[in-house]
Amino acid sequence: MSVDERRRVKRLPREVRERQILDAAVQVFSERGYHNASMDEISDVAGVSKPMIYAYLGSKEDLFAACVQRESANLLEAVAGGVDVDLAPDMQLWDGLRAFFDYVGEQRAGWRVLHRQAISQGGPYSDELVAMRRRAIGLVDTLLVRTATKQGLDEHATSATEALAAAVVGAAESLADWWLDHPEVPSRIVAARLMNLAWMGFGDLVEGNTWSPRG
Amino acid sequence: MSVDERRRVKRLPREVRERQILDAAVQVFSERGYHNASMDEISDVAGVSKPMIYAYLGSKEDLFAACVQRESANLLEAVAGGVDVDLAPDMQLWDGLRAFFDYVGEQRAGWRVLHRQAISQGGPYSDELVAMRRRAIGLVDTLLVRTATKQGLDEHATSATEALAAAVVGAAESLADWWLDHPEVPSRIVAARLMNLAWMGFGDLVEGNTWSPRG
Amino acid sequence: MSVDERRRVKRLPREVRERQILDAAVQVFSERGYHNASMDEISDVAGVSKPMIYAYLGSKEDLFAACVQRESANLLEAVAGGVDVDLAPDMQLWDGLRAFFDYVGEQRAGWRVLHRQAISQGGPYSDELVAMRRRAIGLVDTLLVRTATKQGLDEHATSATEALAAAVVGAAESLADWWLDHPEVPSRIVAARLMNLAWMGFGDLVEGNTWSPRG
Amino acid sequence: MSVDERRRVKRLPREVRERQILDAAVQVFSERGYHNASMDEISDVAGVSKPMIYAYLGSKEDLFAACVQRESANLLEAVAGGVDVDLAPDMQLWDGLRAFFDYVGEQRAGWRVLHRQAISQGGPYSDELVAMRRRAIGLVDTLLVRTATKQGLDEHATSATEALAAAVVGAAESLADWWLDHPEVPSRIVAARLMNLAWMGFGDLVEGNTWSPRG
DNA sequence: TATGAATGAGTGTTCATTCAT
DNA sequence: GATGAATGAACACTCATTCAT
Repeated sequence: MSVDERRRVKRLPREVRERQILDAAVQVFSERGYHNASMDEISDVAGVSKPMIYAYLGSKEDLFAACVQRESANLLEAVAGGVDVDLAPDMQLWDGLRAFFDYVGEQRAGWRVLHRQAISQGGPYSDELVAMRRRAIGLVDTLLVRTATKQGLDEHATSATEALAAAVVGAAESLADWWLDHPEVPSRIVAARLMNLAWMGFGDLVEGNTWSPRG
Repeated sequence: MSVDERRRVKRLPREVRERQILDAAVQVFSERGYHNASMDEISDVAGVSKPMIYAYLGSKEDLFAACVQRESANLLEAVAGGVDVDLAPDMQLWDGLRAFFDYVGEQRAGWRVLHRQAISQGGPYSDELVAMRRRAIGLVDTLLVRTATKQGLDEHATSATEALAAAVVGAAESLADWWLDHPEVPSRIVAARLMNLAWMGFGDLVEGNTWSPRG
Repeated sequence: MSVDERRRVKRLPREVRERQILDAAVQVFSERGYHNASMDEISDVAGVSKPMIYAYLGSKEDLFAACVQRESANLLEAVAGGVDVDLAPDMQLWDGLRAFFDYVGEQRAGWRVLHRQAISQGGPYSDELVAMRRRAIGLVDTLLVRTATKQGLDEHATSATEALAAAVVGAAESLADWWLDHPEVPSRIVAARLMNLAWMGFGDLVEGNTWSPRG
Repeated sequence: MSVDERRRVKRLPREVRERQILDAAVQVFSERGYHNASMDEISDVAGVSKPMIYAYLGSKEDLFAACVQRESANLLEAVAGGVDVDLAPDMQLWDGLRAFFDYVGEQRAGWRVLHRQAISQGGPYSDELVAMRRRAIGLVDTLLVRTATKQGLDEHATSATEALAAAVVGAAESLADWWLDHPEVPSRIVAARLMNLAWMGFGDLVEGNTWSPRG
């Protein structure tokens, strides 16, 4: 039975078709961007007619939201699965970063959808993503706070953790983007570089070795 | 005032018209995003008919590129104007960061165009932005390299500077975004937080105080 | 109850299925109009899958025609059943009108399908309706002609009977519509009003008491 | 300058284009019905591109509403212009009917849009039409009431005038439809038939010559 | 018998872009 | 220099209809 025949004949269960469609959508959204992606192209790539997309996943907006949701869930799962919460905070951050960069390296299309497309869309699509980003920042923040607290809380440092967490997350995203153009660098090296910057910088902060304009 | 007079008054020099148009375009692009911005709305906001836009600034893509170009030039100018190249590298970075955050705080629309819209557009529009981002990363890289070199070049550190510079730029962007939601924090505090993270972390790196999984 | 049993229960005889489908179709057509009614909604309301509708009643057009046919047959039956052909023409008209308004009062959905939807469809769907309307006009015409003939045929009057019959039928339809907005008026009063207008006016005509511009 | 050239070259003022578009829309709506009429066909018939329709008249719904509005205004104007309010009620009704049938005879497309299409559309399109129909019924009602009052008010008769007015209007509409299939009958004859039915029947009513089941 | 799965064909609508004036 | 008038081309979305099971 040829591929053609299979396509023409098989009535696949809904679940399978939905996956096909989402795969195609992630690919096309990542390549063309949300607005330049056409439902026609997505349906072509998915090997499915347009009405199926609307029947199963709803409007273009719904479809995009479903992509973001799936990919962000995958990313979170990958990161969470790579972290052992019983370890020390620095090891958790390290494992998390490694898992993050591994995911980005393997799922470039998914990452692009999350990072580049979802951010730039106003409106409700990006809620999912904004939420995920907040969760990521929150996680990093927790690690930083726990560390700062253990080491004798310095007021300046802890009040700043959320901002620093945002900075670290942004740094990670930016590094991931940079890495897309430098694929020859191994994932663990990229992770290590960020880890050094973030953790050592934060460590100095905790220990009171701060930089100041007049220092 | 006769119709003729009014007409004569309306015949503004090209330069002025272009500024009107670019102002309107930056505003609309920043509010609606590239694709949801319509040439109609831009011409309305600019108080100029559509054919004028095409005559002066070319296609929508050209117009967007011109916006990015102008805004990125402004940003670079602001940053460059705030930095004294005769000072030490850390002071340069500090002044640059302060100038950057000041600019973002004052030119939110312009920043949105640069950060959110330009990134997400594939294709030729974003060349301007990519170039500017590269220049920013390059500047930071230069500072880092100069510092590392002075202090006795450590191979690991220097090979990493570009990546770190990317990370710092990303961190700055992310912090700027975070700051949009926390406007009560003064610009200089935001800059200081990033400065601490980046400079102290980098300093440790240069001095060989690196973090490692087993360390 | 096993799946098998449930399946057996669901296998209703064709006749029942057809009634279910027609009931649903009349309801949906009457609520949404022909074009805004979707086969999906009809199948939902009927509790039957779409392929069944096609198997039993054919295309949407066929289905609509079947609705019109059933409802017009019901209407005719109701009217015919209310009329005793051995009575005098005026009594026949009276009984017919009463039966007509009773039917409209009880079968609003069916009446809407007949009156509002079927009329506005060009093409073949409305053949059923046009035929029924012709039959209605024909019946009234017969009564008028019989009366006119008995009383000594007046040329003017008889040549006009068909037009008058059309007018009476239209008046009845319009009154029925008006009645939908005045449900407090009893059916027999509505019928009586029309009867007066039609019969007395016709009677005058037969007797030569005609209105004329200069009279 | 050929028609082709004129079409390609002339930039007609908005007013003219709007009339062209409305003319085409009335024609197409009347031929195909609201739903089967496509904006493509309307734009073809109008000799104008689709975007112009949207720019000048708005959505399909808006366009249809504009048609109904224009045609109903024309019809009212024609009828009002044919009636002299200083004449006796019967003369007014007579003149109004004549004007109505004249209009229908001359503007078949417009009449179809009003009568067949607008009625069958639910929703807001038909508001215009429903309002016009109400006005027509109101006008007839006024004539009947004035007559009944002058002749010594009979309670039964006056309470019924609104229903009778509805009946007369419906009869007129139905007769107009019937006439579409019998164009050989002159307009004034059709009007006279209805006038006889309505006025004589009503006159009997006023004078107490009513029909009753046992009479 | 009965249906979930699947689609071809068409619709309304928008938008960047360009003439003619 | 400046604009109202005009459109080609494309896109999201829907629906009647039919297979394969």
